[in-house]
Amino acid sequence: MNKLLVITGPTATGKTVLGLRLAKKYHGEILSADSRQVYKGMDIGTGKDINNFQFTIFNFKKQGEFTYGFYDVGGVKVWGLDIVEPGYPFNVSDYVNYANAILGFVWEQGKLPIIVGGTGQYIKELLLPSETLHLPPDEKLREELNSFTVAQLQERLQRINGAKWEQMNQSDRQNSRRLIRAIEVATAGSDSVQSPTRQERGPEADILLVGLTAPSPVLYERIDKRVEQRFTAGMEEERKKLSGRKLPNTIGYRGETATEWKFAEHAYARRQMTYLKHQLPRIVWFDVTQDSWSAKLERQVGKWYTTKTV
RNA sequence: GCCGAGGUAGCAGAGCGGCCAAAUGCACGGGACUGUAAAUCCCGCGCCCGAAAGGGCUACCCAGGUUCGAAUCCUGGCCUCGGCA
Repeated sequence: MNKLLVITGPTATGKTVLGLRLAKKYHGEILSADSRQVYKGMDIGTGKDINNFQFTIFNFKKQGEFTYGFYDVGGVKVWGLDIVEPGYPFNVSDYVNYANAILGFVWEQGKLPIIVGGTGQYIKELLLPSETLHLPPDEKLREELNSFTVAQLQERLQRINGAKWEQMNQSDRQNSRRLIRAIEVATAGSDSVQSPTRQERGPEADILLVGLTAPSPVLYERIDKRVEQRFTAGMEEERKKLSGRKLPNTIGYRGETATEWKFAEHAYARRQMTYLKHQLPRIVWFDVTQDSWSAKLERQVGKWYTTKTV
């Protein structure tokens, strides 16, 4: 049975370094799971620090506006980066399609795919796809709904799908983004024969999920240091280069000061932990401030890697 | 030394006699998440008891005072900032 290793955790815990090391050790290829590093040109601010490595476009499969290619990082192939232009509304569904293509390709070569990234939703949906994952947005409907107040959205949803409304929790009921999607799903479901959902199963594989974490104070310190480095690495220039272009709403690209950026990133790390802990409970966690965490981790990975599964 | 402004929760900053344990923002803690996820949204945030409703205690620089009642008014002190010397 094919194997798939997943390395996740909040930002600034050293996922990339670990991924590269394990890729070398196990003859693997890395597949990034990062919702912002998929954008071309957003490099310094997203921590895509591979400017000196070569990017090779690999057109083994043509699909719309995606660029399939990899960076060669010291002999290790890294996929999942620079897929689209910043104006493209890349989303989970796109990621799952892209990732499945890469996984198949890597396995075909008899190599080990290693997913590395902190976008919990991308990993979760790849592994455990939900029914409406591939139900596309209805731009016209969204445009109309965008001018609605939360109360109006609530009313509309209650009218067209009361059951869905009942299921929603207090927080989602105040979340216009969620309300709009719920209305969108309900609308599609009612006027098409069957919802155009393409049910998908997660990859057939022996999967090991490891998570890297650290106590908040340590994490915050690391984040702060990274933000400082990004400014000295030329973040201002990158911002200037991208100014005027349509960018995805991203920390660090909204003109924040260093302090604002740090705080936003702290909160982001917290959200990541909450998501990963609860949505992907199978993760085996390693605190990178503990002694010999990496030896323990490698032992675990080694054991998993050599265990035959049918 | 004189004149003016001011000292409020971790920070910034409202309040200017009762409705104030004190708006709001930030920070911080917890949570949600079925195609925007580095996004979006919810809850908490003086201390103690309680599941909650609620109750108790200590509070708005310090010390006095006025008042049924003071973060809010008065007096003195200490400190900070701006202007003049």
